[in-house]
Amino acid sequence: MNLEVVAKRAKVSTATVSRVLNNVGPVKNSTRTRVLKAVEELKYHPNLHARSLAGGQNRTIGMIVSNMENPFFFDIYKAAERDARSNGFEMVIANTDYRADHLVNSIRLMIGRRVAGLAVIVSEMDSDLIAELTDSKIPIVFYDVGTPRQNISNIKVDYARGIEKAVDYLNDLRHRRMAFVSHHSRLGPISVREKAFRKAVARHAQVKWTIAANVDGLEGGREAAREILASSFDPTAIVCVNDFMALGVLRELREQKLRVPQDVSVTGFDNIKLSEYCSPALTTLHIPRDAIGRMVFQTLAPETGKQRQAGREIVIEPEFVLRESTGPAKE
Amino acid sequence: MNLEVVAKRAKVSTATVSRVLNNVGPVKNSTRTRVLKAVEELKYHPNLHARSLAGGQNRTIGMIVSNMENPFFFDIYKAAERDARSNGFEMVIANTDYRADHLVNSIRLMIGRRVAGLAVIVSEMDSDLIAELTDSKIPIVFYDVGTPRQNISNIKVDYARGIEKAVDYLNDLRHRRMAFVSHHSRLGPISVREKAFRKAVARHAQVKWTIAANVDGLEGGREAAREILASSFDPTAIVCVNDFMALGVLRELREQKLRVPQDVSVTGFDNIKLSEYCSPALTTLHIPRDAIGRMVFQTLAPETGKQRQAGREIVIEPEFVLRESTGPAKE
DNA sequence: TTGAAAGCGGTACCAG
DNA sequence: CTGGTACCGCTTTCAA
Repeated sequence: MNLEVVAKRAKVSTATVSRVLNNVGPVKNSTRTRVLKAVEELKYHPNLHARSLAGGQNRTIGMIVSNMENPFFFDIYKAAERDARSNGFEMVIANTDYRADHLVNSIRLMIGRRVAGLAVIVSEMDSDLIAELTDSKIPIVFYDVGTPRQNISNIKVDYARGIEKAVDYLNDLRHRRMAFVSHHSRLGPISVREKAFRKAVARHAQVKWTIAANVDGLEGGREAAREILASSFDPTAIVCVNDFMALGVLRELREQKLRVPQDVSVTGFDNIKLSEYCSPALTTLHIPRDAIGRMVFQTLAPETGKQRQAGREIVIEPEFVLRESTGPAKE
Repeated sequence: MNLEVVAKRAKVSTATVSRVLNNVGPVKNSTRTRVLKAVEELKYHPNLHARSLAGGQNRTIGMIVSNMENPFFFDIYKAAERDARSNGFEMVIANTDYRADHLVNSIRLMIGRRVAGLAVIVSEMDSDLIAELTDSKIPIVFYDVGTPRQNISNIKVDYARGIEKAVDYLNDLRHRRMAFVSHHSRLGPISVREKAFRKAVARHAQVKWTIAANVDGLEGGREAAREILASSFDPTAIVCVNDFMALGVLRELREQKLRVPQDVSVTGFDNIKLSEYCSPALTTLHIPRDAIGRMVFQTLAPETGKQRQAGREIVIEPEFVLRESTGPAKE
């Protein structure tokens, strides 16, 4: 089923059918209705591949995330998608599950699709990949990784500053044994986030600390907490790399009959909606996912009124949100 | 950047480049390396649109869901995606947000992309759309809606049976005032799920009931609970259409200082991972999302060894999972 | 207002 | 083992 069949049935040329379908150029009204009728009767659906091949222009924006299961990523996607949709774009998303090989595949796929723009919200980026993207000339926006370039923009969170806020707050509450729950990342021997934590605690001489890393997720958080509690470290506070993992930590604590915050304080990061729905509600750091999503689209969309904001860097400072999961240190 | 450029640089024809890139046909080794070198140097990425236009066969499977934010849907996607990936397929997913217009768009998009198969996991389906899909000849699998046809398979959950189990259990616990928290659906005046609840409670003469519907999500659940608690109904148990909304219910109950299960019992549906991580852990009904995801792929994949399982209907019976959110009725 | 035809970037068949 | 070339289905001049 293709244009030609429709054209034949409507007794016009394929060019005319194309005009009607795309609402371009002049078409006599009677012809138009005839074409539309044929389309209807034949249940014709244009082949999008052919369309973008012929048309050149693509109104698709790609987005690659590490873990769609973590609401943090989904929220960004959703916000971007809303703007995209209302501007006549569609989004296609890919999930890497923190796996470098999946990332490579996804990037190739996106380039192969000739997306109009690509958002890369992952932490497992390596520099070869970045080069590949730079060369592709596709407008790119990275989250939390790399540096601005010609076609590359950057949205960053001042993660260090956020963790600092959490650690300082806990320190004020006289917590002296803090554990950090991190998730694996392929960024290098030590992840940026772990480094941020180390630095933050280093500023308080009496604070002892430890780190446990696991997969990003409910079980990962739980497992990390279990590991920490099984050691002799005996933390008075657990600082989590994100809210999602914190939920897992909360569960393990409950399971071990440790009260939060009376026995152990817990902090999250991101301020996903769940952080407010869990019990106890999480003290966390707010990251404006909605704003990030909008920026993503804004940055990528080809000339939406104003100039594309390419090659920029935007830094976001996390905002401390005090809720119920933190309190004075026990002893 | 296209085949021709690569061909020229490698001093071969486009046909040969194509052979190399697709690993088909005989190619002298020296030629192959020459081509590969050119590809590398040029940072050439084949245009996927052209490829599927020319090739005919598409190794893409589409999936449309109502609400990717609800982990229920994500789990199905993830399982399907795993199988798809390992069989050399890629998945593209679309989210409708329970909106009929988004559904229409998504379906058109998928047909336009000429996907090899399409999974439709939504509740807002109307019969015109179903017809459109039937005509498309694309292998389809519906979840929870419609009936098997030529190219259409069906995976259903015996939702009524599941709700019955929950209601019966609560009835045994002497609950006599049950509220049902439902989410909106465009299926008709009364959703199938509400009907299932009505029927289930009708079997117990002394049980009084009420229903509150809201959007599928944390806030929706909370809002529905608020509505119920604001009325004079004074429920001893709240049966939720799914776990995700139940989390919202749990929060509102906590906010209003009602203890679960001492003051009010709560049940969920789906058995998403969060149902085990929240506090108290939810009594719920297990739906095997993983198995569903695998069936989805199995049903859609063109001839993966055995015959495609088209036109089948599979019914799943939910399994009762007892946890902490239910207990004897108060008075 | 409409049609003919030249691509868009590949694939695959047919010769050589 | 390699090249030439006819499509794939649609968009877009260019003429009529």
